[in-house]
This record gives sequence, structure tokens and C-alpha cells, in this order.
Amino acid sequence: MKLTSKGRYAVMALTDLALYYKNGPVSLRDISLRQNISLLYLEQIFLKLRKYKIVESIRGTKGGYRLNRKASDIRLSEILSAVDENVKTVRCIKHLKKGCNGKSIKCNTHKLWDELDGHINSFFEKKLLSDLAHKNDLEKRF
Amino acid sequence: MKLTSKGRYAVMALTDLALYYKNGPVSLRDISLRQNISLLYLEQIFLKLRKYKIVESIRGTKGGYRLNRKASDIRLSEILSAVDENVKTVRCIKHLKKGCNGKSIKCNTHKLWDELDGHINSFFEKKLLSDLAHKNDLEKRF
DNA sequence: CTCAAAGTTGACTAAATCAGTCGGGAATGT
DNA sequence: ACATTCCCGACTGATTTAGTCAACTTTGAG
Ligand code: FES
Ligand code: FES
Repeated sequence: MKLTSKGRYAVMALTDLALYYKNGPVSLRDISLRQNISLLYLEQIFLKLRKYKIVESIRGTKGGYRLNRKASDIRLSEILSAVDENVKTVRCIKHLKKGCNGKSIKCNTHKLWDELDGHINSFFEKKLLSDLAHKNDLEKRF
Repeated sequence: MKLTSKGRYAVMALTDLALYYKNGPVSLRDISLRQNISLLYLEQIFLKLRKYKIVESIRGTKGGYRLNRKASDIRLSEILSAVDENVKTVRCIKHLKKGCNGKSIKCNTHKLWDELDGHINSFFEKKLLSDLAHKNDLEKRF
């Protein structure tokens, strides 16, 4: 299973975006400053988010990014999969030789990891970006 | 979050142990052969499992390992924490400077990762080793 | 029209982590 | 005695992660 800074940053940045994009596109520089994430790293991340049509970009001066849909329409699961954080814990393929006993059938823990996958994925599928971006959070924080 | 081969192997090996230790202690060599896991790696893992009193060891010829309690009394969460796979997704401490915005208060995603922690941990706390080790699984597999 | 501010892209790298190995023990049943 | 097993710390190669760099394109403002 993978859940690293890339996914974490993606969620943080999009939450930020959701909070601020009402007044026009938000530049990565702003997000970088507010969330304290490397600008160059953010660029990498947003490239992927754009490919998955989660955000759209506006180039040029005063450009930046905008959500492509309502925050209440974006599942966290989409965000994570956009930045390649597949929540997959079964390893059958990789471990066909090592780990999973090589016999034709699934190893004794296969079912477990499968269930875990479902458990975690359902968590991220239920969570929407709008669940994280509330104005009152802003007030609380500043 | 961390969930790597070490934790996976620990669970596989203990499931194996749970199935076979009725007829005396089970040697790591046997587990290694049955589960196709490196013997030397298993040694590392079982050292930790022993420190956490999940298994007990019998040295010498015909020695091996035995579960220290009933399989129905061992939570997977214990196993994973024994081998240092802490399921912790919040990163406040590490990221106090980078990532979490540096302000005194928690970043906008803190609550989310906290919930995720709870979600995953409760999964592993509910699962018992006995849930994985059933005789009929054996029949199914061989 | 020019320039600065933004996004676009691919390649690169230092550091950390993982998975596994090695070598040399110490206990113990036969 | 001795093979078998556990015990333990140190080591290493491979992979992944987090982040950087350099060079480019697009566009709004003045
Ligand atoms: S995890 Fe699928 S066979 Fe082992
Ligand atoms: S995860 Fe705790 S402050 Fe960011």
C-alpha cells in the first residue's frame, strides 16, 4: 500500500484551491506559500490532476488553477488515484514466486488484503473534497 | 502509512504457525518452505514477534516456535505493531515545518488522516489470527 | 509590443527505506 | 559430539520518494 507525501500534498493543495478559487484562478505559488509545499513539487502534482480533469489550468499572468467540478463532486479516491497512489495491498502478481506460495492458488492471507483494500477504498470514496473545505475551518485557523 | 512485506510476511507466517503447531513447535525452515519466504528474513521477523510475546521459541533440535496464546486471542494489530508497521498516517511531527503549514494549528487535512488511522486500525483490531487459520482453508489449498 | 507571470515537460539527484543477506554465535535433543 | 535450531548485529543492493533543474509555451498587463 502506498500513501505518501504526494497524495497528502495533493489533498492539501486541492483543499486550499477549493477554499480560494471563487475569486479567480489560484496560482501554485500562492498554494505553495499558504501550504508550505515546494512549488516545483506542486507543479508535478498538478500536472497529473489536470490530466485526470480534476482541475483546469489558465496560463499567463493572473493564471492558475481552478477546480473542474464542484468540490462536492470530487471524491478523494479520484485525487489519490490521479497522483498514482493506488491503494492496493494485495500483491499476488508481484509475489507469485516469493511470498505467495507459488502454488496455483491464493496465499492464506490473500482474502485479508483484499478486504483491507475494500475497507480503505470505501473510506476514500465516501470522502468528498467538500468535506475538507469549509469556510469556518478558515476562521478557526487564522 | 506503512504496510510492507515485513508485515505481510509476519501475518502469513503466523497463520501458517497457527495451522501447524498442534504437533509440536514449528521450525522457521518449515514455514520458509511452505510460505516461500526467505528463512533469514523470517528470523528477523520472529525475533520481534517473540519480544512482543506473540510467539515463544524452543531451541535445539526439533525446536521451533509456538504461539504464546490462542490464535483467537491474537489481534492482527498486535502483529503489525510488533514488526514496526505502525499504521499512522498523520505526519504532524515530521512535517511541522514542511507540509503542515507551520502555523500553530493543525493543517487542513489533519482530521482526515486521523480518521483514516482510526478506520484502518479498527480493521486490524477486529481481525484475529484465528480468522485466517482454518483447517478447511488447508484442504482448499492443497 | 514587450515583458513578466504563470503553466508544461522531461530529466535528474540526494536521501531514505526496503528486502534480504552474512557471519558468527548459543542452546539443546539425540 | 554434533546437527539442528534459534539469536543477534551489521551490512548491502535495489527501489522509491521527495524534491530540483533547465528549458519552453502561453497569455495578460502596461
Ligand atoms: S496476496 Fe494474493 S496470493 Fe498472496
Ligand atoms: S497532518 Fe497533522 S497538522 Fe498536518
